[in-house]
Amino acid sequence: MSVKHALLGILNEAPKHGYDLKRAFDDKLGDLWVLNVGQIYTTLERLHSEGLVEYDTIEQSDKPDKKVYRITPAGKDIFETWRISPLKVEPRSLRDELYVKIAFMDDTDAESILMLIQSQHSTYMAQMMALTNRKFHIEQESKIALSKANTSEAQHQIEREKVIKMALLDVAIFHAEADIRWLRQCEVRIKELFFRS
Amino acid sequence: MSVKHALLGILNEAPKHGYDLKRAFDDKLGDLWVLNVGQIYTTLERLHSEGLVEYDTIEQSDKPDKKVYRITPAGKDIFETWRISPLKVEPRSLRDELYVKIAFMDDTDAESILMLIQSQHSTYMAQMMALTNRKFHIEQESKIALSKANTSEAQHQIEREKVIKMALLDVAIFHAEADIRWLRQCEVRIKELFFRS
DNA sequence: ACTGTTTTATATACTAGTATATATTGGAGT
DNA sequence: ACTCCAATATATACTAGTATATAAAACAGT
Repeated sequence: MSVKHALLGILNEAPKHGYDLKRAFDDKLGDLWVLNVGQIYTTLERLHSEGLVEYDTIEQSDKPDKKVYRITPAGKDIFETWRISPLKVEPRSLRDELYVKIAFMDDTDAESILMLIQSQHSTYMAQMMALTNRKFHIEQESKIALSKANTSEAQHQIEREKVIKMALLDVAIFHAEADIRWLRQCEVRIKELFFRS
Repeated sequence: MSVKHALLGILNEAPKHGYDLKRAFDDKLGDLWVLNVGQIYTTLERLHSEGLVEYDTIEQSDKPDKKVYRITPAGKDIFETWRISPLKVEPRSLRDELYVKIAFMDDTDAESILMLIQSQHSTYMAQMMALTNRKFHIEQESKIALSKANTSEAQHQIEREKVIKMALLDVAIFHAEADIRWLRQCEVRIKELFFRS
């Protein structure tokens, strides 16, 4: 999917090795997308075999070798094309184990479904708090960075980065909110169905 | 993930062959999860090698053979355990190409990002309408089915199926709404950033 | 009668993502 | 000084999911 393009995008800014790429990815998209480290390496391999990245092996006496990857002109091309290419029309699937469990809900397990709903509710509440906290910190950091910037270009860049990070945090918050509202409604409906007086 | 359990759940109700399973899956979860047909067959193969399903080959003279799958006792066990097992605590990732494109947004492509946002907005508006329509039809169908049901158990089952379908449609609607609200906010913020007077 | 499209039905090569193993370095605490 | 844990760094076997090929039946239109 777009891990490929995200890695190209990161390497488009500067050469990096696997672990560094993971850190850069987390910094950009970590609030939305928990990326498995392994995928960095499998994706880099594929990118390399497609000729979109190259690497220099940095030999180290005791430790295993480090590979520093950089983007190729072909890679830059693919990335720039991807940036402005249209999105697919089918909206993304909502793949959640809870939804599947609810789909197979039965008279025998109403209680356990309600418990699952409650635990999911706590999970999303906690996530909401964490995300709101992150917004606050980014606001603070951005203010400090702005006060240190001297050119208006530097200021604009800080502003842009803030807008991007805030937007990505907001989308995570909006979806968490949607789940929370839905879970509450769901709980009421299921209780009505099974424990009607 | 849970395609495996969903297929077990469907076979727990009645034996079916691949294509039938796909239809049953779509009926239960199609509004949330567009399942690739191929996955049915790869998943069935894995389930078979784990001894959770068995099949009878129905030989047909001209057409290729049909395999009718049924759940084994081991499969039933796995399914029943899964139903009530706790969910993982990490909330699901929001993997959307648009979010990644925004993460790499640059002064040079503000216009194209805005276009992508607008097209995504139309996509979600259309989906909202389709989902609302589906709710209406399910309400109608349920009323007709209820009027034909004679026992109170039959009525309860119809009620339960309606509650489940409505809940799953609602979660899709809530998330589409969240995206729509976010896209509008995002558009304003990006315009502010790039085209400030 | 023929032509084309949709539905039925399965298979498979491929890409994407997860889980886990491995090994070293640098601190934090005791 | 020693121990333990987090961070650094990569690799790989595995599971999940996508794209696409194949082929026949059923049905609609002309």
